[in-house]
Amino acid sequence: MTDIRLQVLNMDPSSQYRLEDIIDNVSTDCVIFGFQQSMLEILLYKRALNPCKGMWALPGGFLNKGELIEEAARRILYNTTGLHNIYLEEIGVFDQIDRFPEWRVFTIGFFALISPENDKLITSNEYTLEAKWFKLNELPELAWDHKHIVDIARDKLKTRVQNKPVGFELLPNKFTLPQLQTLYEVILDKSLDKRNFRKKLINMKLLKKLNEKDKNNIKRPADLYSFDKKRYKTLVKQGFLFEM
Amino acid sequence: MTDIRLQVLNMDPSSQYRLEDIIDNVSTDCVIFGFQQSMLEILLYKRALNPCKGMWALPGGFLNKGELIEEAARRILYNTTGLHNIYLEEIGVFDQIDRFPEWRVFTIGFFALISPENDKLITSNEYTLEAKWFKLNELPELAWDHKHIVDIARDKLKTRVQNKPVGFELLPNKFTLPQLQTLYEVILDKSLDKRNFRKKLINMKLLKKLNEKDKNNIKRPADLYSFDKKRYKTLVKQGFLFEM
DNA sequence: ACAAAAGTGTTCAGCGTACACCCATGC
DNA sequence: GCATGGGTGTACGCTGAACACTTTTGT
Repeated sequence: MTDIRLQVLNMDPSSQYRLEDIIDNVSTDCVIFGFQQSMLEILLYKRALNPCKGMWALPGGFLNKGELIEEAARRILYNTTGLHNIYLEEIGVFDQIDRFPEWRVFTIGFFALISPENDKLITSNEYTLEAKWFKLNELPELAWDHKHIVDIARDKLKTRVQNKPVGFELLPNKFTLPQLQTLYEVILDKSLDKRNFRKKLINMKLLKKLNEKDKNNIKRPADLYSFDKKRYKTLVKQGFLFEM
Repeated sequence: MTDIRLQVLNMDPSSQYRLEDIIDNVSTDCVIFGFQQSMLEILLYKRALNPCKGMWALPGGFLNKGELIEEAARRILYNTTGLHNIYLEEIGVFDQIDRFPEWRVFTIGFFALISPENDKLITSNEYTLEAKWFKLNELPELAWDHKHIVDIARDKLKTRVQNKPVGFELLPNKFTLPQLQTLYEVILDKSLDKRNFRKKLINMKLLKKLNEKDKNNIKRPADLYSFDKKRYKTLVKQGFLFEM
């Protein structure tokens, strides 16, 4: 059994898996969301090595021994994207018997939210050939059950943005209200009334209006805001519940 | 390594674990909630076998090979309580390195909701000495990280009853509005206004008023209601969101 | 008849929702 | 000066919250 596993993992000469270092039936996979050109997209990597060599897949991998699941997710995220301190949320365990055909592997799914400012992405490394952003309705065929994980992540993101201000993680530190509104419209998949949206957000007192305008826009420059994380934390301690 | 595991699992002569049948690093543990005498309680079992022989613990155990996690949770629930078709919800993975001291075991936590009508509980079997309901603030010392799992389950239950009508799972098929209100008050840990509570529930049109009264009560008999599951499903399809 | 818990309506404030026009800029 | 997207206020209806008395039963 162990032989089969080693053989599969090290099918390619450049593979460096050592069975004594990893927990070979527990992995993590991460759906990385980004918001580009008013579209919600996910970051996929084309696998350089077997299994599933050449297929698009979520960044993922086996746990190391002595490593917590979230630590593994962050390590893998760092190794693939080069980014630290990203917003990460567990979405559940995926345990279908044949999801990994060679042997039974449980994977813990996560979603990550990254802002356009985190643009120094690693586009390939020893494990990957290429990285690319894909619109959610234009996904390529994915390895294993990764399409299923993406679907669940998409749903969790939709419910999460409604009770926790995580949408800001997908925007630059300085953003405009029209940007924020478009983000919500895309994630919730419905259009929102401009005046009501602004009124609600401003009444929450979670946004700091900056004395700057967004010059990138072609037409009338929009006011820039930033999310007041400290204030959010104080409000939460006082029993405040974010709702959208 | 395998030897150590076998030794620990079969420390007692009556143990019947066979390493070739189980996945020895993945288990499930289940927090069983019940609502008795206006109190929220959980059902614990005193372990008959090592490890943690003699300690109170959640019903749990290792996955069998070829078994889904939820299947394992239901199998174990059936073996300990004798109950089928219980409401079950996954609450997450517990992965602390030393939560199971002998080797690394990941457990997937669940909570189960059972009604007072399901009273044919198994109070002991080959794995357990005794079963007992405990009020949440009077828990004994628990095995492993089970106290932590209970705390998380308690939190999830609190958030869940606010957006899904699962509270009814803790009541008999026929229940009174005062019972339902007390249930919510206990789970949410706050008192509710009687008139507003009744108005809200009745307006939701999810309750069928029966032509019966609760005769068990000492004073004025209360009207009995039942939860209309079919109607709930139709409403959900039409976009209805349960909220309390 | 009295104690105990069940049942019932109204008022008010705040929030979500619907809705239309002026403003700042680039071209 | 015109096209484009940014920014603003008001009126209405619904829902959550506060609040007190009557009814039904057992003893």
